[in-house]
Amino acid sequence: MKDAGSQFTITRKSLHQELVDRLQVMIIGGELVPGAKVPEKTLCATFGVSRTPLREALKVLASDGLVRLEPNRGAWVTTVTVSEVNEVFPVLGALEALSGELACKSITDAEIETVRHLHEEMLQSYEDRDLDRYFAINQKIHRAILDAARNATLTTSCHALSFRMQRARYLANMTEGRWRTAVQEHEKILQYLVARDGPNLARTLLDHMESKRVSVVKWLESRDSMPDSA
Amino acid sequence: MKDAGSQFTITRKSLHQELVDRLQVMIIGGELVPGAKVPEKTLCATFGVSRTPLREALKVLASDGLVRLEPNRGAWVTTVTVSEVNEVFPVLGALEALSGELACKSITDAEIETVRHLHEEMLQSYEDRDLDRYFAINQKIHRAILDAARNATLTTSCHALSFRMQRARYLANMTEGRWRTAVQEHEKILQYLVARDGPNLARTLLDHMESKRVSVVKWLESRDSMPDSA
DNA sequence: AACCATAATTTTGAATGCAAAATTAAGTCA
DNA sequence: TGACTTAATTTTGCATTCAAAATTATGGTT
Repeated sequence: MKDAGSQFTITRKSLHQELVDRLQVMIIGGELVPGAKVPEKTLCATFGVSRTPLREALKVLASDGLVRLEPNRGAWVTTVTVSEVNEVFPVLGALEALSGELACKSITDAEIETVRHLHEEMLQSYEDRDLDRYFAINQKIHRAILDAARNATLTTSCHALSFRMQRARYLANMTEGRWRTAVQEHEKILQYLVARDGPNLARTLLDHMESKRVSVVKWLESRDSMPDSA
Repeated sequence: MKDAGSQFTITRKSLHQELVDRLQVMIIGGELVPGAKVPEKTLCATFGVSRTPLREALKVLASDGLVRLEPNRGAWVTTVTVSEVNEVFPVLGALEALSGELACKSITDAEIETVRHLHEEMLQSYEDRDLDRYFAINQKIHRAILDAARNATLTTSCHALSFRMQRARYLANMTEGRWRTAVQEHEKILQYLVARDGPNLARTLLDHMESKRVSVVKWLESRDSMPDSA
């Protein structure tokens, strides 16, 4: 993760940081499959770099929990397990709740307008049943609230944990009912944000995360008991 | 260059992880002074390792915010600034509050006994005005509550942020009044833990962190306006 | 002496090299 | 055939090397 306060310094990104970013995208995007080995040599070839910076990047990713390093055996993309979901979501919930609380204290009218606009877009993609777009906008909304919290540490922590939960594409799977509930929750989120009602926004974000946890766990468990399908 | 100071040479698991741990200790312990450059070559010599694993460790420490990497210029131990304290403590507060909440759900009687014992020890070191011991035990108490929360992700996140706040030894500075207040807060913490009163424990831990933030900020600001003293 | 340009030295970033560990392949014998 | 060795190959962990950047030292000019 990038350090706080670096938005001012003009930093030509170092190779290893560039690789951290690219690998993160590959892992989240499913290009590197959870559970699969991270082939050092192949990646070096595709990126056109030597092993040194690539290995530096892997160490950082490991410390963020995106890959697991086994001594003398290499790196593996970590899988999303039920117990991990049960661990991470509550933490993420607490952090998002805080972000809501803080955002209400600092958010500008213009920023609220931006969120409102994103919200409208999100509703549209819900109408269109465009899941990919829905998720992308959803992310932007949470990101906008985080930004409004004016706390780079909080942003960094949230992102690290979010990344871990986004590894598997199939986490995106949603039932119609769950989707509708999520949209309703987002309606409340916008409402409380507009009202700058910190405590209620915090509680709603917490509940939102909890229902997401339940839904993801349910999905994972149904997946586990039915292991064979593309 | 192999096996330079035998007692410093490292033979355990992956070298870079060992180096991360040792460097963390050195930074927290004040052996590596905040603001100072991290001299790659010197450290390689003291640890008896080559630059490769050391540099891997620095990348990880940078991603945890303990050092700052400037491209082509090397690594510096990050300094604790007022704005960073104002960022990190609220996040830490939210996480500790969560840890209290969760701990109340899972903690065993035996674990509570351990905390009670630590609490007694802490009171004793307060009586003795033994600040170092007080801080060490204080840490153990928070650690014990974290452990009782049964959430490794939470533990990791808390530790990373705690480390950042422990960089500077002088953060330990406490007025008599602040110290007494802290002890009183800890009295309540134990009380609520024994009662397994999650919400109140959470609130108390949050308040505890907030008053710590205020005290640290006060200290840093008095330090800033009076820059010259050992 | 203060200023600035330029050369020497040090330090960093990253590729390469090499020994040890792990994985795979091949061969042996029941 | 299949289990068990053992040799060949690949992969990993770390040290070393080398070019580029940054820092420090040197020398000339005013």
